[in-house]
Amino acid sequence: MKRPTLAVVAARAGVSKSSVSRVINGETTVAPEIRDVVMQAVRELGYVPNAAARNLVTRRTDAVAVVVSDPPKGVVSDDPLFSTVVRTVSRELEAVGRRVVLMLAESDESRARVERYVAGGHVDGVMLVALHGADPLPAALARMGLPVASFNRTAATDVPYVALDNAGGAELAVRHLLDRGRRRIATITGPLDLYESRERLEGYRATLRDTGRRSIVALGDFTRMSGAEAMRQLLEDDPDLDAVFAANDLMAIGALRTLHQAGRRVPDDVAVVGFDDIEAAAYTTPALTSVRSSMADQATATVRLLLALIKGGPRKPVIMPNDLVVRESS
Amino acid sequence: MKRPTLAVVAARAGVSKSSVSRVINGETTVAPEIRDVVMQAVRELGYVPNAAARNLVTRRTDAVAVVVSDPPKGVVSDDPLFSTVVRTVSRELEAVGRRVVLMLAESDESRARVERYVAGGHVDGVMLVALHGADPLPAALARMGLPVASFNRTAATDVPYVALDNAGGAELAVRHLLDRGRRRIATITGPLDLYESRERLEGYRATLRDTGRRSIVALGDFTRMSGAEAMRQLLEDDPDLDAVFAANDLMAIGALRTLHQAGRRVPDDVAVVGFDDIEAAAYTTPALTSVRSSMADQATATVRLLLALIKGGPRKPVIMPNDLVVRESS
DNA sequence: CACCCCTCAGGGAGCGCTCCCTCACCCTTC
DNA sequence: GAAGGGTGAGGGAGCGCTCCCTGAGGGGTG
Repeated sequence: MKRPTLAVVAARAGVSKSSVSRVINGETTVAPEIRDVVMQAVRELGYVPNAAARNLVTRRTDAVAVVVSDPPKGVVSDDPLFSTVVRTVSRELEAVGRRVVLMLAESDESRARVERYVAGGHVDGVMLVALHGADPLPAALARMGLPVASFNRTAATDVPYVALDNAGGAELAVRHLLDRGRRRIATITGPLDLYESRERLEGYRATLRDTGRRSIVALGDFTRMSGAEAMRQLLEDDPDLDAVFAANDLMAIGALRTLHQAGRRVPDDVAVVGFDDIEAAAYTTPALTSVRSSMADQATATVRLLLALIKGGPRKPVIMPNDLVVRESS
Repeated sequence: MKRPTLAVVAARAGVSKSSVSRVINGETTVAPEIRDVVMQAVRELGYVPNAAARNLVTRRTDAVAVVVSDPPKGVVSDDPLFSTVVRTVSRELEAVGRRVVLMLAESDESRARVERYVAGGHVDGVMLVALHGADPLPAALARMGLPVASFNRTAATDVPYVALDNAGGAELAVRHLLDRGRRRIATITGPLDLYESRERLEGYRATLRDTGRRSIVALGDFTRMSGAEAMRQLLEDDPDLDAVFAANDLMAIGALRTLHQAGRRVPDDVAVVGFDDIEAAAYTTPALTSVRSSMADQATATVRLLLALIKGGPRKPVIMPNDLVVRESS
């Protein structure tokens, strides 16, 4: 079952290859009757251009690599970030007619594979989701000269990114807890090699400092399990705490479980606020108050940034605002 | 910044293009010293083969399309299925050196795009996740003669698939509830155009029938919200029910919320069992009993099936077993 | 020693497409 | 009516690679 080529279509239509090519590529300098006869032949033969041949000569690929760089322990099998981001990005890119090549970079080996692939010129640009601060990949990709846009801020300062107002979001959360009359407000941080985590922590610290209160900090890594563990730690260290700000919802969910197991009532004994406002936040018991940051919007913004870069636009970061969604947990 | 070609490498190494090609492709009929000098040149020049040129002549693409066909309402932004499946599949395919082209089919337009793309011979095979029973895509793809493997059973009978023992899983859940002394056991179904849903419902019905009990059924669509809604319905229709089997965990989570809001204690008043054992199931309040079905294993099996098909293997379905994970909710 | 076979390197056609260049033709203008 | 310009079709080179074919050379055999 051999697919027809340009030449076959041309023969069928009784015109030259060049004309068929022009019609296929929507050039305007084609007489209507030629256009029609070519389209007719295309339809009859079910002709589809061979992309390999095309981009061999044009050097364009119309493809974008979406690279999710996440250490192996990030085996959060149902991490909502992955789902939301990949899905949104895919939708957005397909809408502008670009192919999405998904690549996971979970190890040195797969990172090398990504570099090789990108260096191979198989894509017009790279959208990067690098969830680990010490990740060498952003810098490596930036060095290749290909357009790269990152979903989050990375250590590679020359990679344009989209970011949230993390400190502002944390402040929103903490002020809300203070307004509710909470006095001993702890936090569970994300992995501190990530800007997101550091900024959220800094926002928390600064807000408490401004009101003359001390910080109570436990380290997490953005997973449910780490949230549960950190909450246990906090209860042990400071049994009198009356509120927790978790740097993401997944950890807040883990914290809720620990609090439940420890017999603390939420929000009566301990108020909980998360960050991200994922879908699941509305379905916890009690429903979770959270800083809304629309990962989908952030993902869309990143795609727009990348497309702009590919067109030769300026390499400047984008900052997204966020707000607070108050539910039962606080 | 032009990338070096085979010819350049050949010139540098002082050998023919053919020899370089042989080395690059790991053919064994090459003298070691030639191999070495070629590898040296490749390294020095940073040569990466041009995939377009290569697959123009070989007709292989080393790429696989992963098509997620999901109606627009499936905008479950953090659906764990998507995340788990896409991630696992990607990992598995990259391990065997294949590129993953991710495509969403959410509308007629995008479905047409997928068909056109696949027809264009850009991929060696298609892994399909078609979450809608009436989806015309599986049949359309099957018609193209390209290897297609589906993550779930579809209406297109000629598409090889991987499936769970859905009826068996449902029976496991219902028997467990009966063993716990529950007598009025309701179910929340998935969308009934899906085999999964129908089989789980049938397993539930058959088990109750065997023990002389009647079915209490509410319809859901696999989303949290539909689970919450269905649970409301059930409480209204049959206030005395003492157990619910939800056809997936997301709906079980929704049901938990409704039960909480309605003041029913779980499991004291109403026991709840879900299906899938997603990560979140362990973090609900109370933690959710669920039929474990490892979507990851199912995804892996589908990839294996697809790779086998590409190699010319037999087109036969694979059935996966499942078991029950008992937690606090039952 | 002659012959044959086998191994392995090089030459070159050709994959399907784009795009530059040429050229035919028609319309305009003097 | 001849010349010039503009429009649009066709010819063909060439993108970078693979793979078939040719042929050189070495070793084994009778």
